[in-house]
Amino acid sequence: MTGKRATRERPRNRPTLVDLAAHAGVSRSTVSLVLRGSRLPARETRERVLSSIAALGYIYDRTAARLRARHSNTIGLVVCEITNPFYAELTAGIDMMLDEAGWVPFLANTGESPERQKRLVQRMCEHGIDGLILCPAEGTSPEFFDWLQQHGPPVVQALRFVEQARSDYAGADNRRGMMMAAAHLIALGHRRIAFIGNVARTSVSADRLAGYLDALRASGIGADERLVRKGPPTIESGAGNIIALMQAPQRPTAVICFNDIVAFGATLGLQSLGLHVPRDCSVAGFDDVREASLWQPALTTVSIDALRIGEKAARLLLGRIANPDGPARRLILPPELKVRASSGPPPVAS
Amino acid sequence: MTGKRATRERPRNRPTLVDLAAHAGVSRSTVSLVLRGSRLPARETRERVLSSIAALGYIYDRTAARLRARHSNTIGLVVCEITNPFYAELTAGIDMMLDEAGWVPFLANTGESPERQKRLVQRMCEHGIDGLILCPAEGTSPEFFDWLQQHGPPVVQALRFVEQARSDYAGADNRRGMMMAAAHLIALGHRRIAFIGNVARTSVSADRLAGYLDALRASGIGADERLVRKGPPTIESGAGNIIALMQAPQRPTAVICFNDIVAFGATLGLQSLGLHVPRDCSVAGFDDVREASLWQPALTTVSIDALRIGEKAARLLLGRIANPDGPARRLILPPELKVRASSGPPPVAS
DNA sequence: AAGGGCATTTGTATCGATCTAATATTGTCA
DNA sequence: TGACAATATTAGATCGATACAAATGCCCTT
Repeated sequence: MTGKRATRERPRNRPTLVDLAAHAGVSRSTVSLVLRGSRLPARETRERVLSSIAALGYIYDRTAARLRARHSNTIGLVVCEITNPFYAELTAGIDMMLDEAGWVPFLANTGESPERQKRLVQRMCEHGIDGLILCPAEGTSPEFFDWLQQHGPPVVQALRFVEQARSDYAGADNRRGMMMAAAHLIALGHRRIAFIGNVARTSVSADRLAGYLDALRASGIGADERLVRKGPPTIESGAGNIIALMQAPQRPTAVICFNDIVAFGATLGLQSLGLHVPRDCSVAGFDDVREASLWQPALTTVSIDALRIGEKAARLLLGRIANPDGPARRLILPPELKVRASSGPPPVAS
Repeated sequence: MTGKRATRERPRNRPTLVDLAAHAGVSRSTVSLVLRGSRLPARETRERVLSSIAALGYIYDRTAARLRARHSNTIGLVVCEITNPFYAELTAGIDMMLDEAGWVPFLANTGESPERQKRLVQRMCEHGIDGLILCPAEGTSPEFFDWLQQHGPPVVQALRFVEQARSDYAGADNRRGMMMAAAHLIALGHRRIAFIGNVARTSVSADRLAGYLDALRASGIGADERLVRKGPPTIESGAGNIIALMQAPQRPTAVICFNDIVAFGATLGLQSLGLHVPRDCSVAGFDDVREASLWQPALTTVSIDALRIGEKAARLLLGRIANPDGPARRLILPPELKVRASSGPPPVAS
């Protein structure tokens, strides 16, 4: 009695193209065309299918579509540290842009581990991403990009880049930003300007140091390597390094820090020595994190619009996916100097 | 001359199960078993297939697998505001846990828009997610959860929850945390303790206010509604509200703020009135953001371990996917009070 | 009446994996 | 030797969509 295999029964309740076609009285092919927004089907047919979609509560299965169509409207987003507000902003910008275009990102956080990065990217490739936005982890080798070029989808690097890798890139002009900060201090009259940099071997670290040196060179002051120090991008590094600098004979009248966090540390370090900012020593940071303007004294810093960089990176990637060939593009957004209370003229005694 | 269709040519270079099977001299089925880590195939066969995988540079196609297997090892992660470091931490925790388990999250940011949230979740469903972690946007209706229950995968709410929604939940004990902060101030001798809350109608806002009221009630002080104010969670709100409070007749000797940002504002507001923290008025916040301990004075606050909550939420979801039935679970992690310099005994004149 | 052009619609093969049930192989024991 | 169980392997259908080429109408010429 159960043998009458009339309309084959499906246990799953989610309707498919076939159900839709039956309900609307057309073929699967026609339904598919409507789903994809083709203008081929007649207006009346389209409307009939559309109403069937609503009636059945149909949900499009993009995974099935992907298998045949060979693209997924999916990209990978691999960042080095999502808890850094800077990369969170980038992520928000990317997400916003992708949403508009109807795409969805897979997310992964590498925590600066190239091994983890490799594994995560590989996994995303298994999921059939059409493109990849990458903030390369510290120590990412150019060979990784060779592998990607061979086995992976198009890539856009964002905010950071690996020097020898041929790929699109969207980021900030760190070099120019740091140059602007240094030029500002020089214009105020400073001549002994220290730099507390980052130990990490990333493009960002190198560019920021280069910008500082550029400005000194351009103004004819020249660099004094005793005024250049490095450390991790932490409060402690900022405090420790400024204390060491102030206790050395070549005492600076101003200090530029790798980023705002280090600058916060430098401020605290100066205060712990009983020194006043900016009367005894000016301080400048980089990034313009939310707290920079609230700091006491409000921090002079360089602002990067990570949200916009995210949007640009996403746009760059979608363009590249649509048109995989063509030369690599580099999109470098200008930074903005925010002059606040932490910078002023050098002490007169100097 | 081109007609000799011997071995059908495939333009794509990515090898498939068929290539693997041919290379290893076994059937597709066997290869599939090996790929899925089944213990059915003989040791020797498994090793042969494994070496073919390496030899051909095979990349598993999970989208194809998903079509037949009806699960994707993919979940959706929908947060209300990724640029809030709090949710960024949560995201990092989730990502960490999922990575260990071999899963990948889709990410989307709703920016507190229920409409956007609906669209994004729907899109993720189209991509075949097996589960969803949601920090519901402000104003999410319980009906949305009904829709999900009907058409979507299992859901876990994180950090926030919609009251009437039946779903798993992982979050912090906001009520208890705020109670601890208030109890701390009461123990210091304060009797007129103000509260600057959040206007948003979220579970978090309600719970934090409730905790404050609990503590007052428990100590027999009772609430004075003139000391309770609300505003958006911004610096400006903190500053504006504390200034209004201090200029009213019922001047408080301490203030508890919805979160650290508001507390920063309150501190600045007090300072702008020429008042000293904590001598003239103690200040407490909530969240223990990174800057709280650096603030001048260092902020007394309640610490929430969002990273761990993220891990718990992910674990909860994976458990639920493996076993969809069973009662809804609520996982509520205890907060920790961080006593710092911004709280002290009330002014003696009081 | 036949043919050409255009707008619509559809049948069938296919994407790359998993699932099911059946078959091949081997070892053990009566 | 043959039956039986345990182990190892496989063929063929299938998941839900898209691609492609072919078919169908219909109107307008000639």
